[in-house]
Amino acid sequence: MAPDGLKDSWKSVRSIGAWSGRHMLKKGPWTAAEDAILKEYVKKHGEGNWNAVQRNSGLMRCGKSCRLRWANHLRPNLKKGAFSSEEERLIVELHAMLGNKWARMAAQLPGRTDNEIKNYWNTRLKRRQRAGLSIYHQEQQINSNSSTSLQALLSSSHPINVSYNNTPLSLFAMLKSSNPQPSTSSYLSNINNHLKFFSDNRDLSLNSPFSSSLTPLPFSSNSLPMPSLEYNALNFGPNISTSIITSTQPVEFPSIQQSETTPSSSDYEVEPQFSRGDNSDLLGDFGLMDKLGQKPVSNFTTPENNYQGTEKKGCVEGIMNPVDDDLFSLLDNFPLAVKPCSRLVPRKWQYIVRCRCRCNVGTEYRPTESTANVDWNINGSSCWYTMPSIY
DNA sequence: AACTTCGACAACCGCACGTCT
DNA sequence: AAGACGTGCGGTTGTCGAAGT
Repeated sequence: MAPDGLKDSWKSVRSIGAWSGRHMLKKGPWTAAEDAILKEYVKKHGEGNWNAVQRNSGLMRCGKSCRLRWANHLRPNLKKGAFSSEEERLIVELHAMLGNKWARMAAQLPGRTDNEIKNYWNTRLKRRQRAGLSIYHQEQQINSNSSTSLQALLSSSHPINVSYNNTPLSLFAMLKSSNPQPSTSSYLSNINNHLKFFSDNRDLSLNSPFSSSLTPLPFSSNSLPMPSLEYNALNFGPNISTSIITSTQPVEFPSIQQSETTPSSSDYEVEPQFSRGDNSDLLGDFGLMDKLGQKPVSNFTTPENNYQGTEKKGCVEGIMNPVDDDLFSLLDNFPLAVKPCSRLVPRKWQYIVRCRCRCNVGTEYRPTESTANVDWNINGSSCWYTMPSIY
């Protein structure tokens, strides 16, 4: 135990900061005077070229330290203070989709820095792990006000930026719940006209995302994050539950643009590990998406007819109707999650999606009681987990 | 009162990547 | 082509006050 005098002297050393490096660059907490110098420097010379700060301003800080200080504390329009509940909710959802991509998450939270979000998440993670709570589930049910935001969406005459809390599927659910007409073309047209996803600066609306021949993914092409199913179940809320399944191993996607040929059964190795229930109520069942994400591959038969206890290659075809096609188109904009007990190895195609959706809004697709028990056990089940990103 | 734990925040470090020379 | 340099990102550690024991 150090005597008080010694402790105080160490404290004063800390307050001054440590020094390191050949040129005795200062480390540790920034002082107000240093901040003022850095602000003045950026005012004069603009951002960037951080290593020049020390040369030109006499500030004894390395470029990295200057950049960090500016980005996290000094730059204008920074939001300070605790995260709002809306921001917290968004962080949870973004993390479910992106993983530890703090900078990309920060891009969706104006005025917030990656460091802030990272700190928040790590603290939250620790707290919840200690409490034995799920990482992603929130205390309150989300999307409870979907209809309201949808109305705002549709009544707007200009494109609206929507964040990841409006996934294609949740939007679909919103659209259906507010306008339960059988035809989905109007929904899609509405989405195209009013919706603008923003991620990686991709404006999907420009490319008519749900009808173009190549649907852009809302992620950079070289890194496709995989969200957890926990997220899916949570985000889609009570109206639509879905599972999206792909390989248990990271899969190399040859190219999003590749393969316009018709697939054959040899293009896939599929080992179904689930039993198919009564699908009479299913808005969409499950199947393989084609390479372009336009439609499910339908030249396979049902597992009842096809598998017969063998590992016969093939794919399940569900009930396909116009809604399914639209739904799958929507799903094409949604990244994949993983069910480890299934083995699906796409060879040629962009990705494989199995999907089961149950829509209990409107009149046309109301589920029947007999199908209420059909459940793939996706709601927070421990058999689901998040896979690392695909590169 | 002393100590520990916790949480929020700040800062550092190593690495990767792109650009420039 | 290769190395230097600048920058950004994510992991990790440090700091400090509040709360708990």
